[in-house]
Amino acid sequence: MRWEPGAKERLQAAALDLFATRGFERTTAAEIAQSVGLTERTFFRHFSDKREVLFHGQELFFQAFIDGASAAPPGAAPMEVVASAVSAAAAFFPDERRPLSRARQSVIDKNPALQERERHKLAGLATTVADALRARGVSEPAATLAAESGATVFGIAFAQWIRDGEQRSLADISADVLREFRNLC
Amino acid sequence: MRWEPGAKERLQAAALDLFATRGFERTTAAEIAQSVGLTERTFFRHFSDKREVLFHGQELFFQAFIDGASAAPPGAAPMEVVASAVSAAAAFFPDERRPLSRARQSVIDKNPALQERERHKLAGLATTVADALRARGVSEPAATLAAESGATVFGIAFAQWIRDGEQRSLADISADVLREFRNLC
DNA sequence: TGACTGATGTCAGTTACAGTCATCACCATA
DNA sequence: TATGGTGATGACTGTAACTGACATCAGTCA
Repeated sequence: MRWEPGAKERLQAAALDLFATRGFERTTAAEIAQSVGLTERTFFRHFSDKREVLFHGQELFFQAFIDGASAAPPGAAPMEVVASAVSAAAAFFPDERRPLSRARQSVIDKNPALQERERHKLAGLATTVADALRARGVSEPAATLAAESGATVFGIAFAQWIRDGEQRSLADISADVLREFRNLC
Repeated sequence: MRWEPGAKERLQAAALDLFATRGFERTTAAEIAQSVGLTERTFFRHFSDKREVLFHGQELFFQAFIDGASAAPPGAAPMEVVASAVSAAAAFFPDERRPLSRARQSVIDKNPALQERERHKLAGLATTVADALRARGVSEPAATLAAESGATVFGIAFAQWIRDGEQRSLADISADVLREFRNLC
């Protein structure tokens, strides 16, 4: 074979590694590429920008979220649908995945530009869920409201799941956060 | 006087203008600066990055939001505090301001990088409000949940206020959205 | 065998930003 | 009035994030 396979995955792993040790801003795209025997140009063929190397591959998670929404019984109230989506998404992060998620999040938490991208992705997810809700007949602004709330709930639960010393599963935590949310209004 | 005063404001006005006509990406920082008789270097002295020229000056709005939160009676429920904050923030955007807000938003809506920044700013606001709630004795995750919900409600109301043909005041719209939110769970 | 494809390399170019030093009206103060 | 400080700016230089165009060449398939 002419090239080592899995260029994208190798780049992602190397990037996480370098970001963790040298920091995001002090690591160049060329360095990441070089560390796996590729060139900067190839890096940017796989990822539209430098930040994206940390965020690629979330499509499956997003899909789980959406599928969870679709799995709700027809006629369910908007927040029921969202609850179903959050719970499906939580199942997407088993405990084995926690260490890697922690490493990744620790990099993100140290860089505003990465936080910005993370928020943006979550916002995109909310938009997609809102579309799904609207397709179910939920009207605005309830659809957007519910979808954004779902993203918020998941985000808070995820942050807690990642926290040092936290032992509970993401599913348990997000159920708790959802309960608190319902308690709010 | 040695220089024309109000360099920052002139840069912001010129930037909005150029972004609207040529588009954000097709406008360089040097062009913006040159169009008001300054240099690129001076542009970046006033704004930490190119996107920021559209977002600077929101501190007053943020402060209004926070002040609104503080104005809530002691012992008020989290969502009461948030409602007070949203209402104070809405008052910050009188109808005269709508055309300018529209022009600005139309630029932002056309560029993902700008949307990213806008989300990030709103997220920062939510964080600040969450701090304020915590200082009032609200515990986690209720504080973050309520704060993020407030930001979401405001964001949705603002988007509606900006929409073509919309006549109602931002205060009216956000009261409606808040009502819908309470209806949700 | 030969055309074709797809992932890569190479090279050149633009632009967002940052560091550093010089400039020079204005202001205070002696 | 002289003198020294200050603050906003300009000029110059450098780095790195991206982009477009073109070349390469192993594997594949007609």
